[in-house]
Amino acid sequence: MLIRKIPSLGYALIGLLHQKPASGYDLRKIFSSTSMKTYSDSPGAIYPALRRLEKQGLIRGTIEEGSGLRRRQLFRVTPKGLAELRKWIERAITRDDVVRGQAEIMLRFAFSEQVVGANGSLVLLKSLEAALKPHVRALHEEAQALKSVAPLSGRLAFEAGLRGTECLLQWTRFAMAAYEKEK
Amino acid sequence: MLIRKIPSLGYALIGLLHQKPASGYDLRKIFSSTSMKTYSDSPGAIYPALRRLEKQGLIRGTIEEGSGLRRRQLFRVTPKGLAELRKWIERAITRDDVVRGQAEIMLRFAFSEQVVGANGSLVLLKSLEAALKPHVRALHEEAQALKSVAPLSGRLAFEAGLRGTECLLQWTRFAMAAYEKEK
DNA sequence: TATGACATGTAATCTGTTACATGATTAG
DNA sequence: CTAATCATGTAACAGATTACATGTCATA
Repeated sequence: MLIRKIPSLGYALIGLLHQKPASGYDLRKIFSSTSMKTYSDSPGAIYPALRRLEKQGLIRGTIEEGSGLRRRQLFRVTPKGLAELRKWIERAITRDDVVRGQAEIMLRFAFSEQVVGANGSLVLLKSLEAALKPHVRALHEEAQALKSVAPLSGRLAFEAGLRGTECLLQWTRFAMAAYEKEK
Repeated sequence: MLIRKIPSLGYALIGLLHQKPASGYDLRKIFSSTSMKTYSDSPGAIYPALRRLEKQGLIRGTIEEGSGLRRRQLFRVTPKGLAELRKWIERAITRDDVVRGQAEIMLRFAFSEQVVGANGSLVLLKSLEAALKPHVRALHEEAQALKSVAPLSGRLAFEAGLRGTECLLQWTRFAMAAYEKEK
């Protein structure tokens, strides 16, 4: 089975399953009860996604015969799935990644320690910092150009994005320091 | 024509067309050249979206007969479209809106001044602040629960989200101050 | 006259949303 | 016994992505 581009939800599922094998229902609950509400907790999204990942050989589901006889399928990440997860996490962060949104970057980082180790997490942070610095500069320039044209609310909205990005850049330093201290 | 839920891209298009009538091509360029790269600049997304909005009576396209004879369709917002835009902007901001992502909130705010006036922008900011405050508190509590369970990278990723949200909350004060000063 | 930017579109495919459907098990 | 929760799904539909297709106009 060829591996086509896996959507963010797919990586979220693989990453969670790597932490701990789980059923579709478990995963739904994680999405709906924790701060991962950004991902859909609807069965129409999760079950088809799990089957797709299984068809690609990235996860494997086994029916649990346990206490009750209620059918329940536990999914586990396969070696191939783990390799795919690692590849996704280890990719250098580009400006495109930053523009597309922080959510996916943070998902990658959240899983990184368990998949590629503390060192890998640090590499990812440095990659993010490197991508962020020129991006912040570019945003500042764009803000200048906006100054005379846009209405106040437009400029302020832009400012919000800029502050958020600067905040993220500061966080990378904070996070790197946290890792350095660990050592 | 019944108005079903309009996706974020639809509102982005209506809002831009309200600022200035434009062709599909113009809109594509705005998406690809400014900081609105989060929206797709692909023709396969924009042209069908424009036709959908036209079918719903929210915008109206007229073929420009100008200097050259190169066919070019200029779209304008209809009164119905403007009413819809206003309704979207004026909705009170809920915690769900905040969880779903800042992008749409900022899009609403960016257009607000021209659509509902400076006072409307202020109302929107207050609504955002009100939604943000309990959300930040809830995030802090969730962070406590995470403390003993998650690996460092997981906790740090959560911290990034928390900081971003606090940063946004600070921005609302900044933006409100900017509006108060205008008066 | 050929290249590149202008300008608009279509078709196949994939993913997600919404809403519904099914049946097992547990708590009151 | 019945309501809630556990657990898994399907079907119809909407929307986005990717890649391709088409033709116009300016300019070198």
